[in-house]
Amino acid sequence: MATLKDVARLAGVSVKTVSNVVNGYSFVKPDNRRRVEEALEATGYRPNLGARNLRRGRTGFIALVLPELSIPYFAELAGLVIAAAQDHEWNVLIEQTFGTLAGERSALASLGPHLVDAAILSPEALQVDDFQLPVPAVLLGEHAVDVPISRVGIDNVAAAQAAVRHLISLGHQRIAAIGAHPHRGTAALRLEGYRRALAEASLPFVDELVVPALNYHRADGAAAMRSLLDLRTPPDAVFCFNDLLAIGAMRAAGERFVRVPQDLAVVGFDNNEESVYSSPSLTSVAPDKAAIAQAAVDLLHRRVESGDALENVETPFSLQVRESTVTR
Amino acid sequence: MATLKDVARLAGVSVKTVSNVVNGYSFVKPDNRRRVEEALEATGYRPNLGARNLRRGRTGFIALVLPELSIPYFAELAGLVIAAAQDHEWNVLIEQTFGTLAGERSALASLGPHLVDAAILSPEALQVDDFQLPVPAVLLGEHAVDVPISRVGIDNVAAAQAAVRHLISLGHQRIAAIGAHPHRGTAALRLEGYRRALAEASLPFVDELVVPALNYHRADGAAAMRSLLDLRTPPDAVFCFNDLLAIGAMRAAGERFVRVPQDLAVVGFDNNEESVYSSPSLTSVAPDKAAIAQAAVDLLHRRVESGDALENVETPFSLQVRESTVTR
DNA sequence: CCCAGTCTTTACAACGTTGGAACAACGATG
DNA sequence: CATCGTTGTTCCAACGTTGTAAAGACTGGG
Repeated sequence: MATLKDVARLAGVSVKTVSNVVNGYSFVKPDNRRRVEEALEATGYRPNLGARNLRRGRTGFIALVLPELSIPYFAELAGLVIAAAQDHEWNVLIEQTFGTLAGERSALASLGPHLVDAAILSPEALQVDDFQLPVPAVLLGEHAVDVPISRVGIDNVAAAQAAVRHLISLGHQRIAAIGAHPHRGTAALRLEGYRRALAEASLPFVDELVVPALNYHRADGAAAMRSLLDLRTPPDAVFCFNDLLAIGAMRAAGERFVRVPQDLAVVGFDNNEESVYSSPSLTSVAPDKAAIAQAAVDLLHRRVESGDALENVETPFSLQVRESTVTR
Repeated sequence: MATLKDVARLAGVSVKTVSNVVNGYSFVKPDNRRRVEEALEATGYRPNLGARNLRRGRTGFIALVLPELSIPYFAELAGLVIAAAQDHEWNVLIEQTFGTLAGERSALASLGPHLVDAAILSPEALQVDDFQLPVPAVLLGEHAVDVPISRVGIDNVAAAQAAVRHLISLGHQRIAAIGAHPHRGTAALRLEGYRRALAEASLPFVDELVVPALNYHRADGAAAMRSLLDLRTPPDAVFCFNDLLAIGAMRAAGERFVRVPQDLAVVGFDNNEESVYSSPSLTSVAPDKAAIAQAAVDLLHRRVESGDALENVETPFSLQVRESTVTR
């Protein structure tokens, strides 16, 4: 593999002149520039990023710490983050935590400043005192109030409220919620949105209609839905804290011959591609994932480059109404 | 951030002795070893991987080049590759090609030997002459015969044949195939399996029942299904070359009030988690993704470490029978 | 023809690490 | 007591790059 030295020898100039050409430094004689460019071409020179970054004190990587790639929301987000990172010549390193505290701690521990320039975190279990990070970081989604870290995400309270308002506007009175979680910040916010929507419509908040989910997988949604259908008076609508829970819930409803949306309206959250093609298709809160990815990466870039202050970016969302709440 | 020099000064030994302790070199006096370890502890030393790799000529990364993370199969696979790579202290760099030749070429071009030690490729459009790779690589899925690269994957012909045999065993006679593709190796192999299964049952191969798909997304499956349903004599079963196509096909069938599996049996390929919870759930060929990821990473590790020869690893698959072919 | 100023190139050092040679200490051997 | 081998440690150089400072080349004005 060719190095600057090889190119310099071939072009008959010093190593530094080649470096100057490679880095677009302006004061290089046209004649030399041409010779260097020819030599670059001839040798097929590619800079050694390790060496460059060692010298520059940068690594050229950012970490993306998320629960699991097999969760569509995170897979889609990861794809967008990778695309956004390319604009800043960053490569993305993905770490999976599987939603456990141990997993998140170990991912954070492996985040030496030598490995990455910055990190994007989607924590689910982390405590405040875990946030002693060696690099600039941005939190996705969760609004951890006391932590001095930037954050990007939607207004979860407003989004959940919009979802439940939609159900209420369709005439539903007994609306369940699936996905309550003791330690998850987003879960608390979405529950709060649910609560507010009920309150403003003067509907009662019924404990038995709020079902917790330890994980947010399809199986958890199905299990939660079964327990709701076992109630003396089952709900006529359900708001799920993510699309996977909703897909599971619709599956469980189908198994009991409960029709969606006639007997049960279902709203999800995340607007996975999967939800557009499910039968019935799923009404869902749609965060602008591309905006989230872009904002997170840009914010980190500003922070690394110019030491900008902490920020809290709110990205837009919309409600995609589909067959799971409205018949065609 | 502490360096070896800092630790050495604190412990009162040379830099190299500290390096020896860090790297588990055996001949260090117990006394010194203890002092060094204390100093390591006190400074919280973490090796600078960039510098170490510069010196060692390794990078500590492998690339995973795939079409798109938003495709569940690749998302799941990526998660498994990341997990498998951890065993060999490798970090995984994901590059998305979006299935285009340009995307694949640019991903490969960015794969300098300085960036990664090895690469795992899932190409869809690459030609033989593109495979001038600067690092050891392994191909997933596609069996490109003339290319001197290792390969890991299932027997696509046998797997497709098993899927279609299943449909035939249920009494279906007019079986369509969705996903033919002019340049995709796997597509050709799956089509061959389809052809063989028909032949061994003495069923005719009908051109109009083989529908191409340029991409393998849900929308493509839906479009293909619609064209099949428009035929004078629509099929009574369809074999889709991946689960997304199948999901799209089932959606399109539902929109025309064609019942699955009563009017139309559907088989997919990949066994995405999504397919377990769809309504109806989808019968699918299930490659052992964990085995694929593990085999690919292990193979690369052997090759990088000991320069092992090229290999062709065949991983197992099974057919998961669900509601889209058999009523409960 | 010299000097100041501008443009262009170069030598050197450094980033943090590790392989290898060299060196030091020490007990054992002849 | 000289020699040797073993064990433990240090010094030096190098990986490929870039910032700095200094040197060199050229221009135009006096």
